[in-house]
Amino acid sequence: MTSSTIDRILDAAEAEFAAHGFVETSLRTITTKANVNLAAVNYHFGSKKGLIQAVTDRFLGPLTQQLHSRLSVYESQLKSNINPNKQQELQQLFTILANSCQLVAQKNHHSLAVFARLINTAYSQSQGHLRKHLTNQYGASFLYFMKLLRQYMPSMTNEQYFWRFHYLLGIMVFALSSSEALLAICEREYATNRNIDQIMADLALVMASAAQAPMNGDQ
Amino acid sequence: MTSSTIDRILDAAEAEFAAHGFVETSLRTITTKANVNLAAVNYHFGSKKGLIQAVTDRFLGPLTQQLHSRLSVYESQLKSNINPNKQQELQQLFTILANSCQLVAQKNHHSLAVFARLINTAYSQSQGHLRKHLTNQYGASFLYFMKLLRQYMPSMTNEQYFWRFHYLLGIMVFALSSSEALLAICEREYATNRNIDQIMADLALVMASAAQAPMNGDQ
DNA sequence: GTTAGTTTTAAACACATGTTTAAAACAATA
DNA sequence: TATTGTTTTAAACATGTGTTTAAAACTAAC
Repeated sequence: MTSSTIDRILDAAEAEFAAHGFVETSLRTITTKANVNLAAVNYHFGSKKGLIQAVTDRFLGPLTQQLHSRLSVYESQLKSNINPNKQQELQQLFTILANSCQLVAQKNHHSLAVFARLINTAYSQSQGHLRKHLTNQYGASFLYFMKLLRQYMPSMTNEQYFWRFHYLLGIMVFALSSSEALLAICEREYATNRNIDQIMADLALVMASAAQAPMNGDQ
Repeated sequence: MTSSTIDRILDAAEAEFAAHGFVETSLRTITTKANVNLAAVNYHFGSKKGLIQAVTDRFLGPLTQQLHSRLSVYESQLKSNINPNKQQELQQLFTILANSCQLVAQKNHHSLAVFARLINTAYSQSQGHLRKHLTNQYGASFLYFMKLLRQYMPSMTNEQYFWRFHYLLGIMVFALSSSEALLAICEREYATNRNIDQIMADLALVMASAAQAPMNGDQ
């Protein structure tokens, strides 16, 4: 146990946030699990809100960075051949998202569950302060992703695409925020040990199919 | 304002739970909004947990009842003609789910958002007490739905189906639990007024497509 | 009109939370 | 070693929470 106080707090907080959410976990459970004095959180992070931000910043930075660089590679390769296989290309696009997630999850084990909770929280408050903060801080990469995905749905209006995108987002957010429970059920019920990599691969596939669903009114 | 104390509490609680979640809303904000004394909640419902259960019971009963009866009609019609159009039949199946939801939403306006939050909460705690309670109380109809849906994915193992089902569930849960925020964004950004009916119709379509997504390893 | 049962009310209670404080312990430097 | 700055600690603080209490108000039946 040579890790610093700050790191121990971040690790404990990440695990607790992933398992029980932000408001449901108290600073006392975090500091107890981290073997750290209660006041350490306010000393190092200023407030609970500051801690939450530190936990999320730790993986959102690398995640968006990874996503952005991979997307630019994808885009540059796109221009050479035009739309040979829609499903395959879409799958490739979502796999980029999945792989970027997997990469940061290797460092911080519960980061994806926290990520999902973060998005859930952001869309659960109608004022949208958190949502705006996320957009300002990390929105560029995700907007980049949305732009590339948009090309595969040219017949949609912007509004239709808005909704479709969030339907797809729901697949990932729910699966990840429920991943701990689902994995537990899966192990108990089917005696198999899935890991997050398989889940992400499946998600990419399902999202690619859902993206191609016809619209209401079409044949 | 001739409605009873109990009804006023239930209505206010439903709206607040839908907008801010269960733990985030206090009894004091509910009772204030309902123009009712604080102690009324504990008097009529025993505890906050009892209130939550009363709010959810109010629509879960009718919802599962509707769903069950419609599904049995669907099943009886199925036997006559065998699989003429997979996408169309699947869409029909999900439309049954959507219509059942819409029906209860007409009575209690925020019930679907609360419903989504309830499922989210159930899958967010790994112990799963709430999940078990829901299964025991209302599981029959949903298991019926799962059984009918299962027929369209005969090549999947039970485990693969388990995951696929929850991916689909995520589409609906996220869309509904974020519906207030998404509708607000939509109105501000695109100046259009969607309603819950359109959303449910879209959801049925997207879920039907996602259900047919190939599996990893398939061609 | 009196009485018995129900509902409402204001106040207090017990407790958990995030935060602050000031002293103590520690580390590094001169 | 003495000094300075940083970190840790235990205790207290302020506040919001769900819950309980006992008196008051109300309602309906006799």
